[in-house]
Formats: sequence, structure tokens, C-alpha cells
Amino acid sequence: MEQILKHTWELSEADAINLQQELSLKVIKEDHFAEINYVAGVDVAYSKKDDKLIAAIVILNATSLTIVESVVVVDTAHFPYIPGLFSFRELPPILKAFNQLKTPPQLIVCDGQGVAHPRRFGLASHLGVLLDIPTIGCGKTRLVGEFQAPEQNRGAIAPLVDNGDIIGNVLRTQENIKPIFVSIGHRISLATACEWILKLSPKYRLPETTRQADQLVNRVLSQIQKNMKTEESGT
DNA sequence: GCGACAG
DNA sequence: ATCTTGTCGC
Repeated sequence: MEQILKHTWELSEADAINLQQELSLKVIKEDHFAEINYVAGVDVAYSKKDDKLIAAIVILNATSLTIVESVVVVDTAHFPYIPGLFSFRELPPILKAFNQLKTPPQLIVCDGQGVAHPRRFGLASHLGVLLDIPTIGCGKTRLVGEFQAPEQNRGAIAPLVDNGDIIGNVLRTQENIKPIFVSIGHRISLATACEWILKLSPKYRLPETTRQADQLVNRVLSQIQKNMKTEESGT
């Protein structure tokens, strides 16, 4: 898959913030896409013991929600976790994984925020701008913004507001279950993003894309930890 | 100064 | 997010 825009990942904290402000101008907050046949789910896990990031991409058929391809990349972490600068830690391995992908998706669902971010440029927006593909930010918890709890029924939404801007929606994907935080990543409107997340979450709290990517990433993570254990006992 | 803070 | 511990269910 072709990466449209590239930049260095060796940045200071201040330079990373400047880059976010510059790139945030490129985010398109409307529906800019044609037919969506394949949807990607992206997730990253972290092994603290050997300081490795494990990035997984799962491609689903957009109608049947079955897996058509998956890729895993294990990489060294080169940037610390700083709230607001999450993408500078997790995107390098994610982009490596996209390079190995054979089935290009027309929509990417990210585990992390889109424009629901202090500088309106969370991981989902960052990935969307670099690949120029529609992305949705889908977080389990909030980074910024205030909200009221949405009604208890599936599909209920409440606006996520920061500085007077509606930066996302708090969306109930399953009745009586904690809602998730949906925001524009790139090339999609908030309303369409929520429609897709509901369509992708027929059974569980999280969309099938992130669920499958999470399962894959954790399977690889536990395999790595298992291998390290047998190496210890063999030495 | 203190708390809050995607994963 | 991970790690550690304990508890519960299969």
C-alpha cells in the first residue's frame, strides 16, 4: 500500500506538536469516498519486558464482516507514551504493517481518537492523512471533551464537546453497556462514522474490526511471552 | 501548585 | 496500554 505523505518520526516533543498543528489542516471532515468493500481494523499491544510494540491489521469484508487478510508487525518502541502524542509511538509499526498488506481497505477503524484530540489530530486522523484513506477514531475512554451519558439503548449518542466544538460522539453500541468514543479520523463525517461503527458492532461493545485486531495482537503477544519463558528455562 | 491524561 | 494478584467459571 502506498503512503501518500511521509515525515520523520525522530522528533522532539515540541516538534511533534508543531507537526500535528500543521497536518491537522489537511483533515477532511466530510464524506469523501466511493464504495467501501473492505474495512481495516488496527490495534497495537505493548510488551514492556522487551520494549516491543506489536501492531496488527485485520481486513474484513465490509458486508459479511469475515476476515480476508491479516498482518502483524513486531517493532521496537522509539517514542514514549505521552497523552496527545500517541501516534508518534504507535504509527511507525502500523505503517510497516500497511506496507505488507495486499488488500487495500477503503475504510480504517483505529483504536484511538481522531479529531477528539487537543489539537484535533489524534492517531486516526494522523494515519488517515498519511495514507489519504477514510479513517474513524474509536476510543474506549476519553482523551479530551465533556459529555453527558447517552441513553441506555443501542444507537444512543451524546455529543463530545471541547472548547465549544463538537469533536465526536459518545455512542452506545450495545444496550446497557459502557459507550465508546467515536470521532472523525479523515474523509468521513461524524454521522457516517457512527453509522459504520454501529454496523460493525452487531454483537459486542467494540466494532468487529478492532475486536479482531485486538485478538490477533494479543495472540502474538502471548506467543512472544511464551517463547521468552522457554528460552529462560533452557538457559 | 494540583489533577487529568487515547494506548 | 502492561504487570501482579486473586477469584471464578469452564
